[in-house]
Amino acid sequence: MENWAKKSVINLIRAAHRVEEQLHACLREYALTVPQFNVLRILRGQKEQPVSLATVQDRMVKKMSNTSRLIDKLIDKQLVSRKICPDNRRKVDICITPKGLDLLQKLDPIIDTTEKQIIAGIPANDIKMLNNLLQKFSNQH
Amino acid sequence: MENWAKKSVINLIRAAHRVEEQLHACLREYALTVPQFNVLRILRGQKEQPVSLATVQDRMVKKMSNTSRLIDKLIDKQLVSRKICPDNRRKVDICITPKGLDLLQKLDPIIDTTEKQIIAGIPANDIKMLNNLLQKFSNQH
DNA sequence: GTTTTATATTTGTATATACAACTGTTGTTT
DNA sequence: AAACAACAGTTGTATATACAAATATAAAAC
Repeated sequence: MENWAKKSVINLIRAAHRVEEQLHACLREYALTVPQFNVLRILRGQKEQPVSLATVQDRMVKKMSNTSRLIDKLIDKQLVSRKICPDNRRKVDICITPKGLDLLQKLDPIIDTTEKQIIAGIPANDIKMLNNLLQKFSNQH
Repeated sequence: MENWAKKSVINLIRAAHRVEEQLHACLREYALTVPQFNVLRILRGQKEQPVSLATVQDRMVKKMSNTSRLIDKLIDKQLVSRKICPDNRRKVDICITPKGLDLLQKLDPIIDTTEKQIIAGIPANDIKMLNNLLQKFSNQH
C-alpha cells in the first residue's frame, strides 16, 4: 500500500486508541473516564477562577456534544461544583472542589508514569519531531 | 511545559480525535459510525472468506467490548450477514453483503478525499516520518 | 418598551459502549 | 462416557455519548 494519507490516518487513530486505553486502565479504579479526567485537569488549570461550560468545551481534547451531563457526573462524585454565574445568569460557574484536587494529586504520579512508559524506548529526538508533526495535524483547521 | 511524554500523549490524542471527527462527518449521511465503517472494510479485505467475530475484533482499529452488537447493527442495515460456522458451531461466519460492498465503493472516494485533505499541507517527507513514529507508538505493547 | 435575535445551558430521546454474567459448544481429563 | 475446563458469542444492565429540541437569559432592533 502506498496511500500515505490512508496509512497515516489509520496509524494515527490506532496509536491514539492504544494510548487512551492505557490511560483508561489507570483511571478505571478511580471510576473516572478519560474525558472526565481531562475536564478535571482543565478546571485545575484555572485554579480558583470559575469557568463556564463553553470554556470547558473549548479546551477539551475531544469536543463532546453533552458536556453538561459529564459535569453532572463529576458533581455527583463531588469533584466539581456548579452554580449560576451572577454576572450572566445564562452561564454557569464551574469549579473543581478540594476533593477533586486531592484526587488529581493522587492521580498525577500514576498518569505521569504511564505517559513515560508509553514513550519509553522512543528516542528523545523522535518524540520532539512527533510533537511537531502532530501539531501540524491538529492545526489543520 | 517540558514534559514531552505528557505533551506527546495529548497531542496524539487530540490529533486523532480531530481526524476521526472528520471521518465521522463523512459517514454521517450514510448512517455509519467510524467503527462500523472500519468493520466493513475489514470484511471487504477478506473478500469471500467468512470471518469469525474474534478475528474481526483482532483487526479492529479500536478493540471494543461488544462487537457482537456492532455486527447486529450492520445486519439490520443488511450490510453484512452472519451464520453459525458449520465446522465449529461456537463460531460465526461473518461476511459483507453485496449491498455492503456497494456502500463501501460509494464511500471510497469520499474517504480518500478527506484523508488527503487531512494531510494536505504536510510535506511528504514528514508524513513518512510520522508513520514511522506512530508505528513505534503502536508497537509499544 | 416590546419584539426579535443571539447566547448558554439543559433535557428528551435514541443510540453506542463497557462490563460482567450467561449460554452453548468443543476439547480434555479421568 | 461423565465431569470439568476452555472457548466463542450473546445478552442483561448500567453508563456514556450524540443530536435535536427546549428553556432561560441577555442583547439588539424597532
